[in-house]
Amino acid sequence: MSPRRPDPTTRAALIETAARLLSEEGPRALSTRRVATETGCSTMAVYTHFGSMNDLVREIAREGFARLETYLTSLDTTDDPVADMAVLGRLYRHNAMTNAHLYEVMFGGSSLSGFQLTDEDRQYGRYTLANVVHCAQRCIAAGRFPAGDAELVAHQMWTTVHGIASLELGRYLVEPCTGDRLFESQLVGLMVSVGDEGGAAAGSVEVSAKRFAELVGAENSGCASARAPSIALRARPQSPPATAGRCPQDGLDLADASAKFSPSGD
Amino acid sequence: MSPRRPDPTTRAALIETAARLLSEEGPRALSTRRVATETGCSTMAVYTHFGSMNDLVREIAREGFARLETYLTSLDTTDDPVADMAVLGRLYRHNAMTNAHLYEVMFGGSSLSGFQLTDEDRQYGRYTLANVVHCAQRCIAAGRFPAGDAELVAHQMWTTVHGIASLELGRYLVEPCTGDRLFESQLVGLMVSVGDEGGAAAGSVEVSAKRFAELVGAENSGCASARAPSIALRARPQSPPATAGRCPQDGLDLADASAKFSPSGD
DNA sequence: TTTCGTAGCACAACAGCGTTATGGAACGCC
DNA sequence: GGCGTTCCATAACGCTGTTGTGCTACGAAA
Repeated sequence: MSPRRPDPTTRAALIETAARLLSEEGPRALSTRRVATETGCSTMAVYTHFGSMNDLVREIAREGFARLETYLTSLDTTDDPVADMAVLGRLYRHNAMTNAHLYEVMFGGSSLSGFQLTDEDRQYGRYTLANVVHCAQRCIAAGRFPAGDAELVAHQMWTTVHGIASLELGRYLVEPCTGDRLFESQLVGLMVSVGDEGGAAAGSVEVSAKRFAELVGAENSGCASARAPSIALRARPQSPPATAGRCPQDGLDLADASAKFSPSGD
Repeated sequence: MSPRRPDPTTRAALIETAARLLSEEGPRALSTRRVATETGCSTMAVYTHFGSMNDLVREIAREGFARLETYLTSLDTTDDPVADMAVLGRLYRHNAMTNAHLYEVMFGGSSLSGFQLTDEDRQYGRYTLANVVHCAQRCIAAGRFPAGDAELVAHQMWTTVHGIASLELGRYLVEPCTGDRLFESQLVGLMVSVGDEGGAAAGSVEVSAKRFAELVGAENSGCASARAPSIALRARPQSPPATAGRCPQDGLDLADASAKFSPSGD
């Protein structure tokens, strides 16, 4: 009574291939056969490791959330929490644009093809908001926002930035109301609407622009792998991947995020 | 030199069937064969009338925009333009929830399945914003909003409400930050952030809630066809459909919105 | 070390998909 | 009536996700 174990590198490689295909060639390239062929195994491996193609896509969505989390936690806090909040918003949007196809899988709805996330996946994604909630608490503690529900403030931040990012990805925002222009005005307006004073909000948002530019600049010139971040290395936390150790890409520790993938349960 | 004409009723019936399948059974049910079978014709009819399945879906997206337009133009203006604006926001969200699958096709991105809208489709959709722009101008004229770019204000309105609706449809908004709660707070916050005074904004939003409730109530009990609005009757504007004349469903007059559907151009 | 049960996974097949080649039938003009 | 043109039904093509079948590699027990 000791069966053969599945190859963990195959699992990671499948996610890696799938996410790469999605990024490079878009949704149409995401087929079981294509992923299996490019990974160098048969389509059965997908069903052994994930249960179905849908579950592979779900895993890609989780990879997308992990990337977002990486962005949002890459920010050092300062004594201007509102500026920190604005940088978080910029990082969120930057992640959406950089990983556009992943973002659409995360938040694009099933939108044909019948693909669906589970409640667990969404819960996993919502956890990313914890960073924003914490920042909102700091804004309140600093007296910039009135005492209130930090989680509500974080959600207002989220829905607003997502609304712009979503329509931007859908190519709905064109001249003269571009995503950039809308984002800047919304950023200030949002801080004001949740209670910050107008001048202070504008100042913090301006500060955030510089800090964000530095962050993105460092991303593009610093760590070599940051430009084309490797995927799926977090797939099996207990097995140290051979390609690890170049960037703090894994080790996210998102609560009980290491879900099971038992193909039996549909 | 006088070829056989395509049957216009077949074209409308195909759209009708496709939109119904999308509403009743979701994206998975949207297949060429299924639509053709339920309509009572062969799959070739789809290619004769639309060119491809993708073009049929695009037509459904346009139907979605037409429904949105119908909602937004159903509103009578009052001497409280900010309340009018808030009602527009409520109607927008109501339409997104009522026609969820249509809304996802319109704004859900391709998100797998490789389906894509064209620039023309999006332009058609953006035209719906004209109602909101006009309302923003009235807010400025009434002195509620400071002089500024009404189009920008309308876009801020749009991205904000869309952000909530999108995440709500994706089931990302759960207790304690539900879509309802977020929507109400964002509505007031939005009016404040674009320049309205806090108390006046809250008052107008409160007024809008009542007016919206009456509108939705009238929709469900008034005109018989409003409950399950018939689709695709606007498909061929020049041919007066036999079932017309019950509700102001057509006659949108959206600029040069009557596009050609020549299958030749890919 | 040999044995053996379990499970990974390759191969091939299935139903369904979007799309297209083929050809008969219907239509509007000469 | 003849004719040119186009609609559209049938059947086929290559693709998809998924699943049966069976070989084989593995790991613990003997």
